[in-house]
Amino acid sequence: MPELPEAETIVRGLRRTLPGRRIREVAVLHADVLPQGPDPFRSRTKDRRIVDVHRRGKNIVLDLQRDGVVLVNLGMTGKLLPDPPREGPSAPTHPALRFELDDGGVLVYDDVRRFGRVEVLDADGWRERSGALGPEPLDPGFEAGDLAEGLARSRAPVRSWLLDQNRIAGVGNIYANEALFGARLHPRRPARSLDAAEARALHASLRRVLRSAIGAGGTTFRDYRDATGEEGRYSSQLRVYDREGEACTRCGTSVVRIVFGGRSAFLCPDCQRPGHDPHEQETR
DNA sequence: AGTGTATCCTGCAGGC
DNA sequence: TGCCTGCAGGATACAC
Repeated sequence: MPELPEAETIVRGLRRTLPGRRIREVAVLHADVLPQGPDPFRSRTKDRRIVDVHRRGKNIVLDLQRDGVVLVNLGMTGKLLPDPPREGPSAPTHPALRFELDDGGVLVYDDVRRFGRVEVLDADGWRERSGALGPEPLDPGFEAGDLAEGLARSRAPVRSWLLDQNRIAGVGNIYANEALFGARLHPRRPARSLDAAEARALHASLRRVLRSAIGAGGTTFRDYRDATGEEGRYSSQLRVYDREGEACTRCGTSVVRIVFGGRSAFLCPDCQRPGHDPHEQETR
């Protein structure tokens, strides 16, 4: 899916057009993206005004007037398209929801695979949901020590730890791999085996990667587009993700792909040594 | 607590 | 050209 930088890029686009507009009606084309079911979702969003748009982790949050939010998790292939063209490359291909707005415009939720989810929550429900998520990695209050503390509580591989939204919010497979490369850490290192210096390096690397990806408008890997249909320009800056067999940009060694936790991890076997933990396998 | 596996669904690339 | 397999930015449920 869109990870944090893609969600942030989309939010910035939506914030220019959505606030102030009112949802007149919702056309449900694919109910599988609505865990609450079409009727409750329609009735709870009907005639509500969108007052702001923000982000929490990978989620896009549409604030509704007088409390409550529409929470959008884009899954792998979800897109939020405000006033999309009817034809052409940025026209919706797999619309699942059409929010008809009071000014005659429309907000389309489009999702090829329909792994995404759209929900409406009241203020308490949203507080609870948001509270279950881990800290925002780019929050100024999120310091290296906080990361170290979190890592210390888990034996899980550090890449798995980074992907867990309840431990840290917004990191997906691309940026987890990129951040670990930047910090020269093997993805399979047990989270709690990182010492203070390594946790500091990961903290800095993660924030650097996320910030520059936001600056580049995100990463287009297959089909991500921002709210205006633009591709992300971070793709060309990826150092390891999806670069199996290509030369490490730092040392020239071939980038390797390993699989654990059901997902591919990419690393430079020379720059990212497994480390000294005696319990760790020598997996490359 | 952590891991492997399956599941939701569609599209695309690569091998033959 | 076509068929088949594997893989994909995610999240969750299950058994071990």
